Amino acid sequence: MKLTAVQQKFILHWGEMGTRWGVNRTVAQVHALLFLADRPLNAEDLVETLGVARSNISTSIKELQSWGIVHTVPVLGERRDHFATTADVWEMFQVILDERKKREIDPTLALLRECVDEANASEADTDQTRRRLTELYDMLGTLGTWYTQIRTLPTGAMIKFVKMGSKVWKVLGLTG
Amino acid sequence: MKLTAVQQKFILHWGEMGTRWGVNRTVAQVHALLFLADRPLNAEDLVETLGVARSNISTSIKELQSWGIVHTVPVLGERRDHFATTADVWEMFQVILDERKKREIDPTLALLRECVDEANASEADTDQTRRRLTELYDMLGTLGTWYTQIRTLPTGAMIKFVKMGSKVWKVLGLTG
DNA sequence: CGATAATTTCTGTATAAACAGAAACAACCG
DNA sequence: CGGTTGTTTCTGTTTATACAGAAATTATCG
Repeated sequence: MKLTAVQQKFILHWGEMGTRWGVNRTVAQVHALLFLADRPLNAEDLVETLGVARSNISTSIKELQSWGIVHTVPVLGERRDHFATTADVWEMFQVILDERKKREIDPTLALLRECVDEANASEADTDQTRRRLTELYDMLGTLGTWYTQIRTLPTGAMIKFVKMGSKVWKVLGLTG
Repeated sequence: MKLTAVQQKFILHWGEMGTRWGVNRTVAQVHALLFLADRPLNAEDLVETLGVARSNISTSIKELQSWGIVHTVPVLGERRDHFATTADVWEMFQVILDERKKREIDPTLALLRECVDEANASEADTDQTRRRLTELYDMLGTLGTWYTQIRTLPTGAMIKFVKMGSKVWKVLGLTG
């Protein structure tokens, strides 16, 4: 698969941004390529197009599958695995957010629960410590609950909601 | 400053999570300590409590300031700088989100704009490429606009909104 | 304008992550 | 059962990041 100038530009950028999003360059590049491709690609395609080692592709695919944004697609008359990304960008965004919450927020929430309890039971800790830990716990908990509720909305409703933007406040009477 | 068991637990955890959030351990630990401390701390306090090199503290403070969540506090009769975190956790969350948007989303949005334009002008690119890039651009753009609008709400209104949770859908008539 | 205190920048080292290539493993076919 | 094709795991190397300690810079005070 030969890349156009635009495709190459996007893949390179996506690869660099990946490092800021907590995945390595190759993982993000594989994702970008699968996202643009007009057919499912096999590992060999990825190796040739991106110029990285076969083993590296294997690891990257596994990582992307653990995120839930790449899946295998059976191709008629082909033995080897072919891969594709989630087609719908909104769904992809949701899935990534779910996973980030699970990895980046939930463990902290659980730990804060413990810390708050222990701080309340402890002689040594100051009111300041208790207060701050509790505030943090409450905030993350509130956000978590909110997110879970949004998440149950069908994608269509969510998009509609987001597109409403600031009109929402007016309807809700939160501000002028 | 001597740490209680709870404080130590929180600081260590925050440090580890930091790496998942895109900052290094020391940066996150400094932030955690300042967050719990009941008074502004100077660099020497941080060195002693966390057991890291002075230079490392200097770099970490600079990083936290670039995020906008740590600021210096003048202390009467003291020459050296003292530092504190943003007190309000909701404000802190907003500031971090702003910064992440700026670093992790905005550059991609700009690049996608270019890619979409170039793909439309190009002979080589397929419809699939054009479509996918456009969808991605539209989604990120919509989200960005939405976020900007939320951001203008006073913190109080935002909290109220988040706490409403799924009641919002009912009011808006998006779902049953 | 020195002298001292405080902070930042620089430089080398240690640590961790990414990656290529080889080896091992698994699946499928005649 | 071999032979072939495809995938994953392992091992060493490279590369990037984090960090300590030293040196340089900046600020503050007598």
